[in-house]
Amino acid sequence: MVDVARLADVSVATVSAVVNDKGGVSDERVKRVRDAMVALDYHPDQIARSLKVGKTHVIGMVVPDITNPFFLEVVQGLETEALQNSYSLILCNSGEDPQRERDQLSTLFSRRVDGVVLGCTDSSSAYDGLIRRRFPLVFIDRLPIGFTGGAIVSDNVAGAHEATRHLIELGHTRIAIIAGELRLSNGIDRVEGFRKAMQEAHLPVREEYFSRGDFQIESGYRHGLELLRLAEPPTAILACNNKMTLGLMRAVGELRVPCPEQVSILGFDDFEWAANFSPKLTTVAQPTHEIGRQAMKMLLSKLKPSGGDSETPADSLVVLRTELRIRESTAPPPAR
Amino acid sequence: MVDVARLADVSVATVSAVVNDKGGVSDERVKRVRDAMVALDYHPDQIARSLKVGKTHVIGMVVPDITNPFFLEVVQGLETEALQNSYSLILCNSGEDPQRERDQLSTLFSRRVDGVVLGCTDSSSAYDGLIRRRFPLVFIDRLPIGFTGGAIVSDNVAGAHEATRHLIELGHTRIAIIAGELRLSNGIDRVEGFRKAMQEAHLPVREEYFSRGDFQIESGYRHGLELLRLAEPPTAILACNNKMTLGLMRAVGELRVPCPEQVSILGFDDFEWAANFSPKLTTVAQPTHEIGRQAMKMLLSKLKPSGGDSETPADSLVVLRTELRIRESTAPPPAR
DNA sequence: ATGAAAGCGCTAACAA
DNA sequence: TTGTTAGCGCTTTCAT
Repeated sequence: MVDVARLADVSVATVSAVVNDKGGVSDERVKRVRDAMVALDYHPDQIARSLKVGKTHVIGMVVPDITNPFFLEVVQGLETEALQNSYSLILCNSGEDPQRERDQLSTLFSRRVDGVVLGCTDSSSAYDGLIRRRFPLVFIDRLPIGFTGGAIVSDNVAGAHEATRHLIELGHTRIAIIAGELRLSNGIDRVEGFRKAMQEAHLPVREEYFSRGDFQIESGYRHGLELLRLAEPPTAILACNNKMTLGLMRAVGELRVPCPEQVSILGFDDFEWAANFSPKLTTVAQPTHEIGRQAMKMLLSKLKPSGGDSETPADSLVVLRTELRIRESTAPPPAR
Repeated sequence: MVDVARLADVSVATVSAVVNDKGGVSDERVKRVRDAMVALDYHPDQIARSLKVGKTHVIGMVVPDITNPFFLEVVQGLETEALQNSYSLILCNSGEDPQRERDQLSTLFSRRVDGVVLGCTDSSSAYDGLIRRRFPLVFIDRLPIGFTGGAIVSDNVAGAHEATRHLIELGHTRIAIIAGELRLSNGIDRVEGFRKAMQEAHLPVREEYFSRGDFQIESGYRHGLELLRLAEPPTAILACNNKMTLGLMRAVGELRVPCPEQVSILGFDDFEWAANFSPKLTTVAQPTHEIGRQAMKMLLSKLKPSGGDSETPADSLVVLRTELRIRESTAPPPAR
């Protein structure tokens, strides 16, 4: 920078002003500085700038499972929005491991990220401290139980409810669910929506039709096999996320159970390839990109309290609508 | 830091030594410092550290298409390796847009990343400058034509060759290819492998069987429709990447062409769901995680020339083997 | 074994 | 409009 200043025969303050479009610099000097900058191939050092201004213009995102297309799409939405506001993204994957999540958060803080978007893995209250200290943090997809603070989630209760109703309206009565992790809000809410719909239709939730998975492919597969091998198997199965749906479909395929003739499959989470399966999957689509975009917006509103137009309220729970996409994997139950 | 020093009643230099495990500090003082650190919930400021030492311990990765599971898996491999060496990752998506790629690279440099892993979008020679200036840069998956420098790629020629041979051995003679972008090495090489195998078998590459896609789903779909609607359609189709394979499968499904009975499909790139399609897809699997891991290793070897044991040579072209995974989408051609 | 002090490249008062 | 200068929080000689 001093080199640029010297070459342009101005002070470093002037160079700084030019670099940051501060104005108040005569056109002629602006030109001289600009020329010197290209002549020296000068790139302003964001690190030094960050140290001085206390802001890095970097936000951290920690996702529980980068393998999951759902989070990928969220990341995309986030990235788009971040880019537009010239924020960079440090991406971390906790792999559903609370300890790793803590580590990642810690390095993120050390790197002085301006804010964090978090798909939490834990329902611990370790976050409370951060929130109380008003560290810009927004949760996505899942909430620790009893959580208050900024978050963007899908309406999991309504989504599961609508999905179950669809099955019921098709005439199913023997409906099974492969639930997910029940320590986080999303798993809980989806089960709740399911139960609600069943209850409203005066349908029992049989114990053997309720399986508790862990959101991974393998558990969808294993529980799928179990359910389909029951003496009286369900005629419809709701899988509570994309990966478990995948595992379930594998089970269906291996057992050669005709779908949807023999069993209807409905999966939570839509993904790009759901429409390419045969049969094409009926799914509950979450507005993934929108989740990412809104999360970034909420974060931005926390970062610059200047924005008086609270387009995205800074500390609210935003619940986004899901959409039932009816395709080919759901149909009326087989006639007996 | 001064607070910690004060509380522990030592100098900041001592605190620094403790934080960085420098040794040469009496046990008693180490303990005092450690206690003070937790008492004050002190997190060392990496930004300030970076400014001082001139290294950020951050590496940048710019991928051409974050939507593509291939790059995702590469990112995973990279992330794993990076984490183990306590590097963080700034992830950028160029969206196959050379201009955006340049912008992303520029901000990455401003952020003083220690190195960059790049899936380039352009075959421009803009990279030469960087390379000459010995900026730590490693390419993955694709190379600008005529490129020299560090890179990790798959053996695309051999992969496509093996795939095509598989089709030929099955008895196919009317084999079509949906090629990808031909300005980058990967697209070119896959076509070359295909041509080579055809030539060796004295099979013609008919013009109407050679379609030029762009690596996106849509183009796989469109070209798929075209090929399948030909008066004399091919009995086997090789799609040159995962997304085009997906589009192709959609075309196959819509046209209700029995696969593999009527047409065999072979896709470049394996992905987690390839085995869940029906029919299960025969694919050429690239060692995605390995690409990421090796890329990071190569970068590391450039970052610390200390490592005399050149486990990963710093500036070589590493070509990784692909693996043909034969599943259900390829079979002998229909009897006439 | 420990501490004092000089910067890393930048920004933002403040002065001129 | 322009320049001088004091730090931002850390590391690292160099004394002690």
